[in-house]
Amino acid sequence: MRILLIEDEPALGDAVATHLKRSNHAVDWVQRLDDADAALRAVDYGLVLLDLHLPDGRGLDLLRQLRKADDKRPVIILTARDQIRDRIEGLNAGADDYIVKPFDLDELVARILAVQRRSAEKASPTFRAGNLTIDQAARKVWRDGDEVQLTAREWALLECLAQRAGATLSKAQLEEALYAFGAEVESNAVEVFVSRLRKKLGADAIHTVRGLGYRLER
Amino acid sequence: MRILLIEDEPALGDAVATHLKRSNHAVDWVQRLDDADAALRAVDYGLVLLDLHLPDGRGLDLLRQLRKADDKRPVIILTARDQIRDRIEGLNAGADDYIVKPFDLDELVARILAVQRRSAEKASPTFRAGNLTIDQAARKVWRDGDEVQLTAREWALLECLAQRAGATLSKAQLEEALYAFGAEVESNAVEVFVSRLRKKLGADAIHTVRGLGYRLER
DNA sequence: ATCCTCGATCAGTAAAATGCGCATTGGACC
DNA sequence: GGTCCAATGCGCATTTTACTGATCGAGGAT
Repeated sequence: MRILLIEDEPALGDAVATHLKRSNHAVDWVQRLDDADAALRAVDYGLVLLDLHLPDGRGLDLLRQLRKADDKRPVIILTARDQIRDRIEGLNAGADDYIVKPFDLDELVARILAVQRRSAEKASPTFRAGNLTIDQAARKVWRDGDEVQLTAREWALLECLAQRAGATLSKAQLEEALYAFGAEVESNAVEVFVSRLRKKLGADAIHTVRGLGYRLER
Repeated sequence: MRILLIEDEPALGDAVATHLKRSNHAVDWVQRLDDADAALRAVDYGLVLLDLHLPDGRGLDLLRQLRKADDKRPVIILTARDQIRDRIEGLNAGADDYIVKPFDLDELVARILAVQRRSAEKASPTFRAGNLTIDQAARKVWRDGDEVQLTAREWALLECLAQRAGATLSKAQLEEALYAFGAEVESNAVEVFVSRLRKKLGADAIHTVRGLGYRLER
């Protein structure tokens, strides 16, 4: 998991980056907020370590901005002992944890692991449709609470229907979603997979709209 | 989770106790330090709310005493706005958080939840999946109680699967996690390491979902 | 108009044929 | 020794084919 470290003090930043790398984490270290901004846009970090006092702006604003954009990636705040207000503002702004400088590097690693574990748990926005529960991130489906094993195509079809639950999708649309660009299929593939899904998920899971396509009721 | 409230002001104590009870917490309210002492001995509290100015002694001493006895239960300090010294001393003495009077009761509840979450995290850093026991912090794995030695890549792969145990992860996702930025691998590296992990951890440790990826059962 | 019949089209299912995705191995490279 | 790559063979998901069943509209009889 790749980590973004935002810290302007060279000594501390270097120490943290080195130690984390030694603990087998991939770390990018930036010293300014606008660099952080650019890095976040370019790379898919799994976690952010954020010092709140930076030369070109308030770290807190970066955090608020992230959360406002519905970005739920874990953020751990690095704060000095006397900046107690920051800590609390940080937590209120959506930080996942904080650690007080000067801190033990092993403790930081422990916190990182803890936060990652926690965020891995919460980050599964499952949604329900009839007697089905669908977890897109985990690629899982439950029927009446029992997990159902799907094959790749079956899942792709269900995912497509679920993403636009309530809407009727034409067979052409579904075909497009199933077969990555160009790979035309000249058969009733969609119907075949609808059939198999119905067998696994229940006959009334997918509603056919004759002449138009299929629909997953919300 | 049962909470001990140590607060001598009747109006505040009553308000806090009532509000917490309404938020489905079990609360015991004491007004004196020796009562608190007795209560702590008698009941297994999960969290302590501590006013530092009490008629029969300093709350700080109670806190220090707890920490000295290696008691790591979370403590939140209740303090007046002008008593800044107290807050800092409190944190140094091992408090987990503090809140300034007069405070919003809902904020107190939020703090309590945050602190509880954090302390629950510290407690059990190891987790189980089937016949495997995985300690992320120590980077160790046991199979049926016997420790298994893993290489760096093997561990990285297992860690990734473990962090999202139960979810199906695509090979692309696993590759991304294994190879920090840029170091693209154009081979069946993931498959190879899955194979080696299976050899070490048992054939059924990692489940393949054909066409989708791999999954570590919870 | 209403009802029924019939044919045509579209949808559902089963089962066989195909070919891709995966596991595994041995050897090269660092 | 750890990691990465290439080649092999196998098994299962996919795809196709072909058949059965469902639905609808047209048109004739009442």
